[in-house]
Amino acid sequence: MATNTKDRILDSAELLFAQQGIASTSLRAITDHADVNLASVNYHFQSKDALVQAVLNRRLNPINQKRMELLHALLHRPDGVPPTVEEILEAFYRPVTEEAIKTRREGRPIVALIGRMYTEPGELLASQIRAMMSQVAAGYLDALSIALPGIPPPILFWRLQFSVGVLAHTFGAMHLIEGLARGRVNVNDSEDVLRQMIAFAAGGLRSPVQ
Amino acid sequence: MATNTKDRILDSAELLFAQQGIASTSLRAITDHADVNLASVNYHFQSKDALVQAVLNRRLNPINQKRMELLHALLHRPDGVPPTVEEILEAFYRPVTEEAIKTRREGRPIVALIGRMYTEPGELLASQIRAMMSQVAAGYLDALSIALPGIPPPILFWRLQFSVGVLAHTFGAMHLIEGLARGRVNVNDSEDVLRQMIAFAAGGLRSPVQ
DNA sequence: GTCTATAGGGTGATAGAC
DNA sequence: GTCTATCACCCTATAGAC
Repeated sequence: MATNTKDRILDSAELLFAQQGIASTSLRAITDHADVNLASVNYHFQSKDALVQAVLNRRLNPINQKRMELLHALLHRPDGVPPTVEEILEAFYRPVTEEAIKTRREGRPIVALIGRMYTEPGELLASQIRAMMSQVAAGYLDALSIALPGIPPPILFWRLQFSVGVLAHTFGAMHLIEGLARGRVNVNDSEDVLRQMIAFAAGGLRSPVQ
Repeated sequence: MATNTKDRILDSAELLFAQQGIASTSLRAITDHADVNLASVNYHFQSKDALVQAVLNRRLNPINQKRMELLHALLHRPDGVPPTVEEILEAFYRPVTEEAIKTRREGRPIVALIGRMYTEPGELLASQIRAMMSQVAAGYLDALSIALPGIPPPILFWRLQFSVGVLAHTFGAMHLIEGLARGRVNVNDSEDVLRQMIAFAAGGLRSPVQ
């Protein structure tokens, strides 16, 4: 556990948001779990909304930065070879998947929060997600249009959104998928999950346009 | 608007759950919107949890029944021709998509609730979804294993979940997708959305297994 | 920076009259 | 079946002492 109050609040908020959802997690539950005073949340952050924003930024900004770095590296290789669809998808999926492994190892299953954020209601949240994702989405759309010159842009736009859906649902509904699997697959084998997601989305992106 | 109290409560609850989420919709907001008395919610239903369950059952049971009918018709055609992957996907996607069109025409954009339910937190909700979906998932998994004999069962299981993710994200994050699209696609053209989802998921399901 | 105390309001659920 | 009134509790946010 972190030693300073601000980080303790962020850690506890993140965990409880992931377990119970944002709306049904009270500031009291957060400060109790973090073992800090209730008023400290309003001192370090100004409101619950601002706390939500800080929790998401802390986790997603590094992920999105990593995504952009990986994409840039793919597009500017010394040998000039253009990236494959699979390589682009891996650059998009891997940073989240690695965060999932790392946080689960630390006993902090926060992936559900990342998977759920696209669909959590609330206009403030939606505009924040839009702001964080629009640049990333534009970059990946450009890269995919190079790797898949035969797919018309509007169709490629849809298929990128569907690829995001594959990721969001896999992490957001992991507990449900685990229940339906009845041991047929190991949802904790993150490298396998990553491989399955990439193969599926690559097939979807390449699907013939009728 | 319905004339009897019970249906008025269900209608209002469904709409507000879709707009604001389940946790942040109070019984008072529901009864105010439905223009009925607060106590009537505890008379007709016993608790907020039971109301949530009733709202989801009313909308999802017909959808899942239709899915099973369509699947059964595909598997028992007079000519005995086995269904294609696209036909199986259409049987799964179309009942939800048609409900989306119908309810939007009635000014009741409740698709977001259907798209979101897989990832809304809460053990009670999760067990209900699992109960409703396990039979449907099993039926579609069987059908897909006939249409795609070359795909090993565990991989097919993952790919069915990814296909659910495509649907759930498209409807659950439609407002976000619309914002990112900036006019490049028309999210209200439901037949086009359906066609795009089917083409993507079919490509994903057929993707080569390495 | 951190605490206590509290303002001011919302919450689900129920008892009991009609 | 429908109402009013109310219980017992939870909520976010802040004022003001230390």
